[in-house]
Amino acid sequence: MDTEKITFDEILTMIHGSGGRVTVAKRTVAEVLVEADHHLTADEITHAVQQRAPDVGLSTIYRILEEFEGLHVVIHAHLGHTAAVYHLVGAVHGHLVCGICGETKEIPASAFDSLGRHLRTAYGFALDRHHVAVSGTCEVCRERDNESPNP
Amino acid sequence: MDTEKITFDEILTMIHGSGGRVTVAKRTVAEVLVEADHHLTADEITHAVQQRAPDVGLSTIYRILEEFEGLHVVIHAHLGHTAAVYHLVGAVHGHLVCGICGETKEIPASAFDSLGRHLRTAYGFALDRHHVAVSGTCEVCRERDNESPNP
DNA sequence: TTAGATGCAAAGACTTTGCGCACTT
DNA sequence: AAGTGCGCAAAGTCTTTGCATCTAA
Repeated sequence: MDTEKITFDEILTMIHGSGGRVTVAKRTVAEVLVEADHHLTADEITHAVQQRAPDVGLSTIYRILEEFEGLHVVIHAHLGHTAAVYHLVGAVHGHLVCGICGETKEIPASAFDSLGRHLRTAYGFALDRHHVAVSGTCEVCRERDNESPNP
Repeated sequence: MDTEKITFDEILTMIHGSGGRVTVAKRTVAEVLVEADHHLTADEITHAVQQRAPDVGLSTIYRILEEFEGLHVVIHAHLGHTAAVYHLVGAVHGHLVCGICGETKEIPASAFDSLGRHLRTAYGFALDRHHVAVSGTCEVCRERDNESPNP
């Protein structure tokens, strides 16, 4: 199974293993990502990191996230019109993005198993289970629309 | 069925119906979208429009695309790290985006029918059949990776 | 020691907005 | 004639890059 979240120590090991240096900034970014239970924007990560290491700048965060993506530790996705969101590989598998309220709901990868098999068989396309985001209308907004068809 | 592409005349009718004015710029954008057989960025639409109406500016294109989205004539999606792509409602139903080569393949909405039913039943989430994009690895890149595991 | 990592600031890419004139209705 | 829509240019947001300095190994 690949459903377990990667750990802090594993991230440090991967940094080392690729020849990179383990710095305060990288350690803090790793901490924030491991502790987060949902996806974060680069800005949110920066603020969280700066509460522990105030001197870390935004550009460093972007560089670290880029390095982590290269190590397959982090994935990012563009969910809406706004900034990209980042999360650990294995932590989250699918996003349902509501086009009305903008809320995102995280669901297990298994929801996409059947689709993945179909896309592979029909199109030779290997679905990325770590990075699926689909848009539509969430339950709350659907009910609200049913109640008041004419605003 | 909602699989038929919206027509040029239908777009003009919808503009009228909403109280908007039919201008040269809007007509040309509609033409370009109807003739396009794939999704386009705002920049690509601008260039195509300017070949027929050279004075139309980029900001006008964005304003028109925004109006068209409000009329549910156009959908846009963020497929990769780059600019958003726009296409007519009904013209394209699903995008398979390759994370390696960046190519996008368009597939019929029916591929997502089963997923849509599941998301609705399990999460109350109504999948937008006109705006599905999933990432993964395309057939070509998968084969290339199999041939040369060590670049 | 020394090559990689960082902070700051500036640049870049994409998109939105303000304003006065032009064009549709 | 009235008011929406437009072009131009400037501003805004998110992300990347250059360079001198600092630091992990």
